[in-house]
Amino acid sequence: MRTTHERKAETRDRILAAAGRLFRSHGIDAVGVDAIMHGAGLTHGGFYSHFASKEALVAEVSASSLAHSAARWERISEEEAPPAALARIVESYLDPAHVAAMERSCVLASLGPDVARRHEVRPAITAAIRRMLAVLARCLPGRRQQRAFELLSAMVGAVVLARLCDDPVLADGFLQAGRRIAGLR
Amino acid sequence: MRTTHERKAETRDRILAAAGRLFRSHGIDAVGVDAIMHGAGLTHGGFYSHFASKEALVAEVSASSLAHSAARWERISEEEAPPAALARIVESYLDPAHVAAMERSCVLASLGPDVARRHEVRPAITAAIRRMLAVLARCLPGRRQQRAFELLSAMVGAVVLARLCDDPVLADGFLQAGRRIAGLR
DNA sequence: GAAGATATATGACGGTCGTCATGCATAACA
DNA sequence: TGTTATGCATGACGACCGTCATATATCTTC
Repeated sequence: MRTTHERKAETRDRILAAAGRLFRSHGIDAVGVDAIMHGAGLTHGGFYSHFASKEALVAEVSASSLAHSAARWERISEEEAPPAALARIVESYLDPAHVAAMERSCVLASLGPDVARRHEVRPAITAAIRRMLAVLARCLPGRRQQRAFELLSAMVGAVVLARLCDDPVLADGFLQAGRRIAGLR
Repeated sequence: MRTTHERKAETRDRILAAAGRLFRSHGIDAVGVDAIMHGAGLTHGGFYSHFASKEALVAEVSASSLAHSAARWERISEEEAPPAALARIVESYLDPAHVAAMERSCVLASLGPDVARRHEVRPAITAAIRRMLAVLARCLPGRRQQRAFELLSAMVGAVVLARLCDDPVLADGFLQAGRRIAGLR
């Protein structure tokens, strides 16, 4: 039997999920509280019994989305041997499907500059970036730490640039470049 | 003697410059026409004798800002020998001052995802990216084309990530990684 | 210097934003 | 089963948004 308290927590999660989806596809400032609540199947009024402000929601949704990505990378690196884990992480990140699916994409590549402007979110983002770097370092051979910084930079930059390119051939050039930095193919 | 026509063109440039500055520091949707005109030393009403809409201004400001960056890179690559030109371009891009100065920063790193969502701007952006890739390829040794894609990805990603990091040591890790991909130090 | 042209300012419009006070169903508990 | 608590809906607020009609001030031209 589902208690009132559980029901509220589920609703809260639905709001977070809808906000994450809408923020990534349209940008944070282009999406109002009204649209977020509608995306969660609710009306706008109840919002403030779940979050103190839209800005508080923004902070929570960016931090939790990125933490979710970090956790997924950690899970992959525990399930598979280093080279296979690296390949899975990098290939899925540089997959044209990931480039196209803005609404489910990594926060670093879809909301990076917007999040960087909100200083109060940066501690949580920094923590998640550390976790992602640690996973990459664990999977990489050679000078692991340095190569993790290089690879994460290249992955994020490649997706941002591929999304900016009108020409699919040019976009693919960036994705291939990311794979080479990872040591794949 | 400055004609009325010249005066209008100058005003238009001031509006473009103010918009570029404000869009980069606060995000496109966070800045209204009112703030842009005030930033150019005018009041809001005259805006529509210079631009058809805010969206038209956004398209022009992002395209012209990036074209300006591409032209600067081309000028550097003509003035100096390949290795020195590469060092100047990469060092200034990965300079902590460039990371901090959001309002004068490269459009790719400060507005990348926002511009990518506006499909009508992408042809102009793609053309500027091609010019930047060509400059890097001209300055790089070895497999020039491939390395240009790798380097531009790493440069953009490094700046985005450095801006997200609360910890200056971590931020510097990304900037150093970009320099290594360029073959510097 | 008068008349016309034009760059910018004033002011207002409908719409949407974030926020919150209030009302109503439904669930929790006696 | 009646009472209380609470999650969400309704509706409204002031502020701000993009846009435009109109007025003013300045420059051009005769």
